[in-house]
Amino acid sequence: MDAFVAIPRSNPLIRKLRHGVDLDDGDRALLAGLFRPGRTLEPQQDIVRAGEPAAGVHLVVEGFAFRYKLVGDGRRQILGLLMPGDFCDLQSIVLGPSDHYIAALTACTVVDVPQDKVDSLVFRDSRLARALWWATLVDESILREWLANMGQRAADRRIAHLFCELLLRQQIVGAAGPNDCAMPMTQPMLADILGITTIHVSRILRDLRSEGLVRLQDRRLHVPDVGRLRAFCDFDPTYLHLIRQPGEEDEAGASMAGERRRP
Amino acid sequence: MDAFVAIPRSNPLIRKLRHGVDLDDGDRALLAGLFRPGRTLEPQQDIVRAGEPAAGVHLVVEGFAFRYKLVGDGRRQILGLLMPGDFCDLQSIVLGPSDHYIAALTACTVVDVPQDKVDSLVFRDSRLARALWWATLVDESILREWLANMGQRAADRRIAHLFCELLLRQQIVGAAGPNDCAMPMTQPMLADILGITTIHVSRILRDLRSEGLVRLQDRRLHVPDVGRLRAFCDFDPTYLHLIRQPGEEDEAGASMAGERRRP
DNA sequence: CGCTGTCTTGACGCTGCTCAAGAGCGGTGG
DNA sequence: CCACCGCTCTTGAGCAGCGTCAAGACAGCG
Repeated sequence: MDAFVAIPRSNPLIRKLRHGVDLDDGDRALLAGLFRPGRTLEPQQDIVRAGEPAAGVHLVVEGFAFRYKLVGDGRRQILGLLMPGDFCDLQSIVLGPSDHYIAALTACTVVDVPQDKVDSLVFRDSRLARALWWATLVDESILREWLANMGQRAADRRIAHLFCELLLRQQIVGAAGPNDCAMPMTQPMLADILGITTIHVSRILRDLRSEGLVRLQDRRLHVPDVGRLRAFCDFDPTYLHLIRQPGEEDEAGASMAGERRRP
Repeated sequence: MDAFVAIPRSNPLIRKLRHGVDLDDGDRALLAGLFRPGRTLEPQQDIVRAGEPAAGVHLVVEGFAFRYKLVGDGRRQILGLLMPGDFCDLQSIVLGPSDHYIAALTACTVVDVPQDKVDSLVFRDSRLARALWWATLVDESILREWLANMGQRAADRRIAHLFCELLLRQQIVGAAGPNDCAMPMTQPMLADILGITTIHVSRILRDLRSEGLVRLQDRRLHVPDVGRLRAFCDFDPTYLHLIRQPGEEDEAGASMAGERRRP
């Protein structure tokens, strides 16, 4: 079953974890074994439901997914974006049933990793355990940045900051060029990420477009001048913890190596 | 040096971790060994500074501390509250230099746990590793709830929600009665937690007081009717993951066992 | 006693919300 | 073919929640 899948030298998961931990060939082979065709989901279809215990964890292989919570009168807050190489619910191993939902954003394929396979990765191999722990800590770091974004920035800077992150995170996993990437979220979704209304999102995107900061067509984001967009919203990529060398084939990630952590 | 400190049957750290993992006497003894008089810090004094590599981790023993970030023009977002039994920077083991600051909120005492002691807890004893991992995942879960709180609730519900969490978290570690707890934050701090201005905090507290939902005196919060405050802000304690039995001496935590996870 | 920090209140204005209408577009079926 | 639908996006008008600026009350403390 596994045999017909060639073991790739690199995939989004390996590309990402390489930023946190030095992986050897054995690690890479194990990770490549996880990353294979999974089941395909429709947009908006739930992957993880709050309160339901999960058997194993889920890994996004292709497409986008998102975490969300429903509060009070049915309002939705989107808590995070998941792209290829991201685990949905690694925390459920320790924490039990999830406290939030995860759903497909685009059509997307997900691999269900059974419990025993997770255990063998996490509790037997300490370097891989560290790599996965690193990934969950980066997720937490992103969450902190989102909180600061919501609490302290005006709506236009908030959107710009989200776009900077979106572009960079896709560059990390090799899914974006230097100036453009996928942007599959609808405006109602952007609203639920940023804590503003759909209507306001529309107006702000008009303004960002007319300022020449971004271009949006065909569910893609184009940023003519990344430095200008970053300056506009005070984007500092430190929180993504891309400390290690990007490796052989990361063309896009290298471009911002100089400008992190100002004093 | 350790000998003159009696090993207590319970301390805030043990009380908290008990909710995540079943601890045996050996675990408890190890955790009790961590929990001893540390150095004392003044309010506002930094414990962890962003960008600086840490040797070991820090554990809050007494008093309150808080995480924060500075964005753009000097605005501050408070990212979390730390109380006795909380680790400040367990993530620095894997993630390296912190991406945010941690400072004392009240006068507070902190134990510096050296790197080798952390390693012996995390990488040798898998049950304690799991317990500490559980604690960091609960921190992440709280972060998600804060994000939903900021994004989707009006300012008055936001404050009420924070107060519900504050009361419950102090009850967990045995530092609060059923209806009141410490509330050491000034109004400018509440503003930086909730993403609103000091002046607005003042007005909303006036309203909550006049509604009879809360009373604030001498840096303490008193909630005459916890159920009413929870209903007001739609507080659901599921996200704190208090799934296990509260244990022998948790008087306050038991009172809300029935009302979590509504369908 | 006057300091300083915290909290309070008022007046006014802007960001962002609500309500409402309409345009563009792909899918579907008569 | 066109009518009809549902979804996404856009724009306008009016309003309110919350921010800004300014002044003052109060307590703790040297």
